[in-house]
Amino acid sequence: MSEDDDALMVRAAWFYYVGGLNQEMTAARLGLTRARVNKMLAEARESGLVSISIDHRRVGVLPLEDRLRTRFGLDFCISTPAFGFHDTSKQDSEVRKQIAFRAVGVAAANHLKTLLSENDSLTVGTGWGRTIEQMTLHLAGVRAPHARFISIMGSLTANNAYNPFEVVHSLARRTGGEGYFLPVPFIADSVDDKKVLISQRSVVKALEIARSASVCFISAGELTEESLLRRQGMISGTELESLRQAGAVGDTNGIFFDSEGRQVDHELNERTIALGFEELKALPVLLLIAGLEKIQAARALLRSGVVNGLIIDGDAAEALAALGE
Amino acid sequence: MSEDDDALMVRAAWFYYVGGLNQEMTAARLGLTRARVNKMLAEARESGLVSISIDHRRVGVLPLEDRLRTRFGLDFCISTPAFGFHDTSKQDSEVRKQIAFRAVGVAAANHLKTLLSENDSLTVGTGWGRTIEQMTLHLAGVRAPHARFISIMGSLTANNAYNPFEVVHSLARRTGGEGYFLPVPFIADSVDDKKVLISQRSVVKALEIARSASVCFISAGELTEESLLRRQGMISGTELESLRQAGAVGDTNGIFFDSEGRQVDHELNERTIALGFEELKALPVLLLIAGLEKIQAARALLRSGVVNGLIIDGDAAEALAALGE
DNA sequence: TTGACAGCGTTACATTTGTCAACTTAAAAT
DNA sequence: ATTTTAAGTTGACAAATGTAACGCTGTCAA
Repeated sequence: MSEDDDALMVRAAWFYYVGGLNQEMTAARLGLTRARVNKMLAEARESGLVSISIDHRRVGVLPLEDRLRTRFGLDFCISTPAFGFHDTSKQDSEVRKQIAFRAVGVAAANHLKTLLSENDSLTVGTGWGRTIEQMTLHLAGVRAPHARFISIMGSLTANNAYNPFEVVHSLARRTGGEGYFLPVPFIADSVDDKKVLISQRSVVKALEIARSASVCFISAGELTEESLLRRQGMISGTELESLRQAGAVGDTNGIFFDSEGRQVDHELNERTIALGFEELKALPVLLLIAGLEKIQAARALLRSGVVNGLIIDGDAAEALAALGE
Repeated sequence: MSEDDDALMVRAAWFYYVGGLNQEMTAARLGLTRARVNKMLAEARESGLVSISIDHRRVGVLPLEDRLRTRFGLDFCISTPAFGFHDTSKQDSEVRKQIAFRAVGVAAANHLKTLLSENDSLTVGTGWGRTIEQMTLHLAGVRAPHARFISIMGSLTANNAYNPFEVVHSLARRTGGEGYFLPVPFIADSVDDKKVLISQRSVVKALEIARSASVCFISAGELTEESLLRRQGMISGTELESLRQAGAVGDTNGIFFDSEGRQVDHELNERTIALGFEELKALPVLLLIAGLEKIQAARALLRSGVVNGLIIDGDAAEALAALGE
């Protein structure tokens, strides 16, 4: 059924997007109702089956990008156009974030596409999160059979689309490459448990691959009740508070750092299963930042010296530039 | 102006397609009217600045494709979904053709994209026409700095978008590769003139590149008053008639052939400046067919032995399969 | 100078699309 | 066998989109 359904979606997408038929015509040709076609098309876009791409080569480097690049000593900085959301009320905030995720996801996907087509074989490390998820959705039309995608951290318990497992799986499927991930929880229950977990043979092997990544895509989390980490129940309210006490301002892959980008001294950092800062420093790391909530964490992380490239949404870029040194 | 305009178009496209703002919002953000944004977006799609792509990998090989492939001894055959235009009245015929051109163009662009990303450097020969034009429009998001694009035929006098010059130029621009073309008319005024033209050094050099192409994309023309060749005034009504007398049923790149796919014995074939059948036979040749009008010519050309791969629209594929052996 | 002309804004209107609630069917679960 | 669920259909409606008519303004060439 699912396969059948997929084929139908492809046909509908062809009729509508390539053929330029309207939804009514499309429905008639496929023997469906317009409402169904409408939903299928929406799903097709959402799932990344059809993807729109913009020939962005035509716009030069924005001055803002260059400013951020030099200020943080990066190899490159890519900013999406600013959407200019100042006016917005509280209720739109989810929508705004969603837009930022998508925009940065598209930009990141484009960048990854370039990397994949320029290098025959590539080992790509990835983090997790909604921005990363969007990146996987908008990566379309690249064949990279020799590419390897490896999660640089453990997995969530809930099986969300932004779970490392899903991320790696989706990337591998879309490119025809191979996907690897760490088959262990993201945050172990105790330091001793972590030792057991990371000593598993398959985990050791996966971590080895991760450490040899040609490039890593990571994102940052803010440290509030609204953060994804908190909402997913990966950390408790008490833990969050104690992290704050320890000076933490954000996390990447479950590693918590202070405003200077140093890993904080906290028990949680001992339980996280992911590549640490020292390991990341040895790799080319690209940081994806979407949303104003993230700029504190972004600045800290950029100061840490682990980041080599930044992909950020226009609004956050402006805010970050405006943040004092 | 044009550059400014382009940048505006890109920004509008970002807001609308990536950001998901509606046209009114987009207009407000850019300080324009909605009507203008609407037109800009339409232009952006038409010019190929934004392009939608469908992850076609999810549909398997259609039985029809396989039938055509084996029947004509091809390496591969790609068919777009059939749009199923039977019912249509005469006035829609231009619309129908346009849809077919686009569909085949998209499929061809996808194929070319794959080729470019799999081979680091590639020399791509191209013909001319509306299908080829569409192929260039839908080729987006590939960087292939080492690719070379070469027209395998002379140019038109009128500077249309489907002129070999434009085709090659567009391909080169979109991929960052290099474009070459034959700076001579497509059909010389006399056999003697042709001799002079093709002896020009730059022409000799370009033909040399063409003969070394890694792959050639060609299309076919039917031999009626409605054919592009005739409409562009490249051949006169009298010439068309005499070609018919000589047994010709179609052309590719201005070379006329009979229903068995043999070059007809006609003065025009002596005046055409393009790679001939013998030269094409030495190269991997992909034939693009869009529209029912072309199936006679397609069958003939497929019989000639010059074609290695076929990309065809679904309706024409059905009709071609139904045509007797 | 002036008149043709292209580009754009404004407004109005037709078409298309997105969405919802109520109803039907078919399969899955109990 | 009956209840739940999931998925689709239908009809209706609001929102978004595509188009066209008209007038203003600046440019360019006669």
